[in-house]
Amino acid sequence: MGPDGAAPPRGRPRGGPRLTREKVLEAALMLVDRGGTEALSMRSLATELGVDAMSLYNHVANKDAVLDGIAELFLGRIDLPEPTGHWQRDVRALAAAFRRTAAQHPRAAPLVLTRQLASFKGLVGTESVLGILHAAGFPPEEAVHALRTVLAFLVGALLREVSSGPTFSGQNLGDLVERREELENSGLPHVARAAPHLAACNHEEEFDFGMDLLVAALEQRLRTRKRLPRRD
Amino acid sequence: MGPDGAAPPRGRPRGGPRLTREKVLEAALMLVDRGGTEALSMRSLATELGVDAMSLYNHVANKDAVLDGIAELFLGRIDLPEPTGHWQRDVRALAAAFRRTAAQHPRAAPLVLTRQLASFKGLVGTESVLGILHAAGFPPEEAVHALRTVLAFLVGALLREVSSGPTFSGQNLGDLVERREELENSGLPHVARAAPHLAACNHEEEFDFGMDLLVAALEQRLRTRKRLPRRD
DNA sequence: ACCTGAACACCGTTCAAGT
DNA sequence: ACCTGAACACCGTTCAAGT
Repeated sequence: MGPDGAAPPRGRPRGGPRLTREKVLEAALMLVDRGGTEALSMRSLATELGVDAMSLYNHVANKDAVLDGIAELFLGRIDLPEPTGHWQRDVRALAAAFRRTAAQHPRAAPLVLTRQLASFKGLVGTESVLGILHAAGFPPEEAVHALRTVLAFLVGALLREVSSGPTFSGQNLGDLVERREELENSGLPHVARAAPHLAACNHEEEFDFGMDLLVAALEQRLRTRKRLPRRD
Repeated sequence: MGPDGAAPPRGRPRGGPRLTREKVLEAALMLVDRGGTEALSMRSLATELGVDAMSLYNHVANKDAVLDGIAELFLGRIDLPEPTGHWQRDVRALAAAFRRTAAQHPRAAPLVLTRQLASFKGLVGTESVLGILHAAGFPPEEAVHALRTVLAFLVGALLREVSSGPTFSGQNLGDLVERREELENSGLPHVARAAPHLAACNHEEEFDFGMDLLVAALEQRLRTRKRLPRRD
């Protein structure tokens, strides 16, 4: 789909550095990686590419298309691990791969986590998960439910990881512990008691906890499903 | 905390309609509810309130503070259900309450789901969950892990629900089913087979599936935890 | 076919001035 | 103490013009 035929430059056959949709998006991702979404404007992007702002519109429809393109680039950067046949491990490995890319592009990650893309790129990850769950014994409908549940967790977890970014990591939480007695007096006894655990947040540990929980639940579901048809 | 003393108007004692932080934020939420985040600007907000744009800065620090304020308002609108003592039901009820508010303010919801707030408002929900999990038998540390896992799922699930809003609900997914043979040929056989289930998305059903999964997993964890200390 | 520059209709925010 | 208007330094995008 789409006008992606991208004929090679015809004028100068040798070393044409010409502007390209690809180049525009790569530069855009770099700008976001460097300075966050707010550092990306059509004008800053043009400057980065040494070109007039309006030239960009020959390769992308508008700024929104640039943001979609960054998300697509992000998805392409995820290298999907080869399934091993052990579905629990495979699901976890896939989630970990997504997470790794988010760690490499923390400021671009919200673009992928927040917008819904019509891209085919997103489907290859979907394909992989569905394949794994199918091999595990989940029928298609339940596999889709499981996929969506894991994806929802992934989105929420990664969004938390990347947006507590380098700016103020757990700063307000740090205050929390110190105000402990204040919390107890304001009717928040459980928050007060859990304050040390609320103040600390080891992202990897939290991520693993959640994935453990989900995988365990899926496993349990699979067991009861296998038992039923046999009609013991 | 904060300069919220808010002395009553002194000039005209009677019926002063004066601008207020509260009024500014209410108007801001209304604008977002009506036209989405992009309809909110300091200037449109001022116009809505029949005032010069600069007057707003007497009540809020800047636009970012307005967005935080909207999120706070949102949190305040959630009416937390009274715990019944049945923790599975209580956790679910709490999540459902959050979800209900998101349904009432679909365009404002991303503000709450996306930014991390330093507000005390967020803590009362936390308190509630921790209380429920404590009563269920979870020690504080594990309760915090569980809270974060459920919250991550909640964020991801609601983000999907609200951003596939009235604009193009499942439109690209609709195409999916029709391209079935195309999908099979492009190496996406599992996507092809699950296409009808991928194309449809009953948000409530998906939400319940995920919550069921999480609650079941927590229950299982609680059981093994209870068995262990007894050292059978 | 691709790039350019001026121009339009917006932004958030500062600052000096009003009352 | 609160509100105002002009002004600054930005935006995304259209359009007519260049080559």
